[in-house]
Amino acid sequence: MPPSTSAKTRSGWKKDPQAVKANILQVATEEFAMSGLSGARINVIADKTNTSKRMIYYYFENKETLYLQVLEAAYAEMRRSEAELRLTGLQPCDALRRLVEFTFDHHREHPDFIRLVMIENIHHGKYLKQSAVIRSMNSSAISLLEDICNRGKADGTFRADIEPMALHFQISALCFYNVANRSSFSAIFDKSFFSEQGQLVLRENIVQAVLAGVVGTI
Amino acid sequence: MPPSTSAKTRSGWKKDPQAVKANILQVATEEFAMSGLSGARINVIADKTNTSKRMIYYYFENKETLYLQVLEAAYAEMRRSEAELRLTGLQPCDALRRLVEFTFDHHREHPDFIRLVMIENIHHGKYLKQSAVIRSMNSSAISLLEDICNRGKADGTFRADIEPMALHFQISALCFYNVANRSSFSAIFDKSFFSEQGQLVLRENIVQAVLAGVVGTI
DNA sequence: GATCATATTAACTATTTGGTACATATTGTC
DNA sequence: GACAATATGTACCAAATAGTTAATATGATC
Repeated sequence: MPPSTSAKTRSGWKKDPQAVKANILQVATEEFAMSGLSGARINVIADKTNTSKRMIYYYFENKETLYLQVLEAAYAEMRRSEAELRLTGLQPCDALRRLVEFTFDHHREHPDFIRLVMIENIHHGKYLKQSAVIRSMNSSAISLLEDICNRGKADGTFRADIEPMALHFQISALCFYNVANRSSFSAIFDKSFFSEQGQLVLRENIVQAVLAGVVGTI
Repeated sequence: MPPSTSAKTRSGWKKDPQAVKANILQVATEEFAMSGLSGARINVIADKTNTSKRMIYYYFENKETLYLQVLEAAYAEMRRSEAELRLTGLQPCDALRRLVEFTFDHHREHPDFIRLVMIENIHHGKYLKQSAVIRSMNSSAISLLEDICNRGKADGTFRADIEPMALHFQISALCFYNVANRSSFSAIFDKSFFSEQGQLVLRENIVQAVLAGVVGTI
């Protein structure tokens, strides 16, 4: 009989493997988000963990596997947040507003996730495509939007030709860009968007832009 | 008297230094856009040029300097395109539509530029900030938008509270995201946006979204 | 054609970096 | 306590990589 691998607490162990793995993943997330796949250094990651380089290779086959698992963990975490949204009780416009505000805030609060997505795009989505885990997490944002759109069209507040996917594109683009392109935008154009006050205004601007698009009578 | 460094044709030279430099820059642009600063390999760049690695270091001090000059050349090229836009003869709405369409098309046609900007943002704009050349090129897109907004407000077609910079943010975000996040978006959500037909529809959607925002009566 | 600055080649190096070999410790199970 | 499986620390290596050294070719200028 193989040793029980049940998730029962392995109390008594000098170090909990789960914790060691989690610690490595967390440090690696920061490093990969900071420097990219080729820019991140395994030695640097090792130094910042509570363990050694040896353990990174013990739990994660190699640098690419570690990166992939970092990516998967980041997507999983994001999905967890999304799942907490409860919009069904709200009127379509209010629900849409709340979804936009949530997306805006969430992206802002998770720059590491945004950076990992940027890095993945630099790699043409090579690892994203590779990951069955991530592909299986078809973002729930879409189903939320589908529900909002259906209700909005049904009660006449939304135009009949609104497509949930196009709406998602617009919301995602505006909220993503706010985090992803902050450095270049503030270097070339205007830093004022990114002050606390500026972000509040920008957030409301984005909400208004999205709402104006769905209720428009054109 | 120092030797004439005038730009007169140096015909007769075995190889035109200008051409060698330009060749290196072009190859380096592709490589850096493809793999990022740390991902790009000087040896690979050298192999793809008509010259040798030694010449890269002869004309460009080191990898970072080469990257910086690639970045500067890319921005210069983009500005050149922008400068060709002639919008003053158009009505505000038409001018805005054309600016959005131009931005959408330009970004689509210059994925290498988009990727360099992404990479720069991964580096927190370190090299952008460093470059006096780029900082001095305050994108003309802003002055174009200022003019359009002024005229739109004057003739009453635009809302009075429209800010050119916020408008630029919106346009840039939507058009940038279309190129930058193509891989991740199509991997997770929908590939149909990126077919030829899908891009036409998306472009018009973006135009409509922007226009709806400026004429809105909210 | 002597001289000098520019342009170019090929081979070399110091260092970094991902990855590993080997020895050892810890713990559950019998 | 013996044994096996899991977990960990130390020292090491081969390959890759940015950058260099030293020698040489080329053309402009006088």
